[in-house]
Amino acid sequence: MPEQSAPPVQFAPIQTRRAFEEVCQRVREQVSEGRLKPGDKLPAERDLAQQLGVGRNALREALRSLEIAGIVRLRKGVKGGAFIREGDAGQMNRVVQDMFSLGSITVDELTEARLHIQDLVVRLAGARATRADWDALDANIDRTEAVTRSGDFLARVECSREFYRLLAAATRNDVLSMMVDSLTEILMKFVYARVAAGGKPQLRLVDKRREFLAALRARDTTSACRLMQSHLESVHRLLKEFPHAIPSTEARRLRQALRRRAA
Amino acid sequence: MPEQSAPPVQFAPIQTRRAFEEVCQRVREQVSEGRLKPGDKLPAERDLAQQLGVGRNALREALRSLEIAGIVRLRKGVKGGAFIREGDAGQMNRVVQDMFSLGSITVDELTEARLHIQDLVVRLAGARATRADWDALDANIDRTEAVTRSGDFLARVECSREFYRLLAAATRNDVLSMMVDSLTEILMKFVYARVAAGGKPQLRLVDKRREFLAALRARDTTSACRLMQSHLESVHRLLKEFPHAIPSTEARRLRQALRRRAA
DNA sequence: TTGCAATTAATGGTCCCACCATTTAGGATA
DNA sequence: TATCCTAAATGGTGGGACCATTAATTGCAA
Repeated sequence: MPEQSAPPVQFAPIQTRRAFEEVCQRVREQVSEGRLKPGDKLPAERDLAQQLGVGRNALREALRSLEIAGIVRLRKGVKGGAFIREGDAGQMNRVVQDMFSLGSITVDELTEARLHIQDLVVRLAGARATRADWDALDANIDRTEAVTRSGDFLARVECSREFYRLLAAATRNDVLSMMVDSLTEILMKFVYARVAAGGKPQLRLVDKRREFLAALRARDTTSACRLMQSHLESVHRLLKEFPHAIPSTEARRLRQALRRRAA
Repeated sequence: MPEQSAPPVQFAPIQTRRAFEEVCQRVREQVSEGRLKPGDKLPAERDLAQQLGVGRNALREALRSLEIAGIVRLRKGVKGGAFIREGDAGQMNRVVQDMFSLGSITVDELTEARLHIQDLVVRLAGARATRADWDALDANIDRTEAVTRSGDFLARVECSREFYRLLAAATRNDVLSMMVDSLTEILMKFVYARVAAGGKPQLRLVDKRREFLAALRARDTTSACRLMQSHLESVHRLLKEFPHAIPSTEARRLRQALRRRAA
């Protein structure tokens, strides 16, 4: 019986390719191979549907998918259509946010990852920051001081967000920036919620920023890292003391614990 | 003229809320607030469309968006429907891959970010790995040795991918794992392409792995990091020597340079 | 009773057509 | 010349029909 001597091939589960998936893949290939680049415009829905031999509905679902994935942008009206976008750094934020909403990652994991990666960012930024970077950071701190004096602590949170963004941009590494920005972004949402709920604002924030920046500028990386770490730790500690700023934290943690026990 | 004394309010650009966006937001809210959790099933398309007062087309575009974003999974047939998914770590891979396809990030940025973050992973994994982690890593190296002897270098690439995945999992931090995994994943694709094209395989890979793991196990973090760094650098160097493994690298870099000059 | 095959109902996937809303270009008019 | 109006292109939505897949149910036979 020749069947017995046949190799034990593995059969990958086949799944019916849906029409819109086929369309998505085609477009992605064109982008990946450089035949479609940011700014390019796809044919109109009705034309493209006919070209590809699918209905307009299926085509629209494909375009919608590509839009959600950040590949294309759809505009209405004459001269509208589906345009290939620039890479959207905000996509990573969305992924992190979704993972958190679904309970797959915890605040503790986010804060820990941020502590470590922010440390990298400080080292790299210190080594690579240009005059323009220092100026932007100085200006940011000045603005932080202004809004602090005016008592607008919500605006100050926005300043903080911008501060970390500027620091990350100084690394000249978009991958690292994107990652640390996504961590900063989600944690800043909690800080914002805490401040909006009337939580006590950080004292001496502007002084700490100035001290940190002076150290970094003086190439005293060790001190700069130490200052950043202790600041982040205090922020994270404040967050843990105001758990109501973090939606459904306990429910989330419980779900995750149950899932891990099952696995 | 009272218009002159009016405050200079800022008008945020209003954009027509499309029906499917409204639906997406509603579902996302339910998930974020914990009322919908992984495993839950949404009503059937036709019912849900009626409940929300939108057409089935709009509803389907919303579900498709949520599916692409990794929030729900759609199954056909009786007892099918839209089910809330577990968080999907693969989403971050897709984002990184897309950013690369669109030319927003370069191989150099990816390799640099990987070098640094992998360093964090080694330190954390060394401090937290359990017996099960060490066993899994040992087994992985054994398998790597087996496929090396059999000359199946493509399988060896798969082993490498798994090696880094196991190491990342040992950090017990899903955020960090996800990030480093997404970097490893995309770079391993290039390694795979290089090996598939007949590029010379790394020599002494198994020995290097064993040496690294022994150092890490002995809590000699410094040596372990050094070994990992030098290995990654050699891998990345090999990649740069085989640029044809990286699709349209030059075109990509050129596009990015042009964009930066414009900015 | 057991086991297997056919039927049926629920549900997502696709197509088609009509119509609406927005946007731009080009022409008409003062 | 400047302004307004109209028309056409294009995405957004609704509604209906039908197909394909899936799982429960039914029915027939051993």
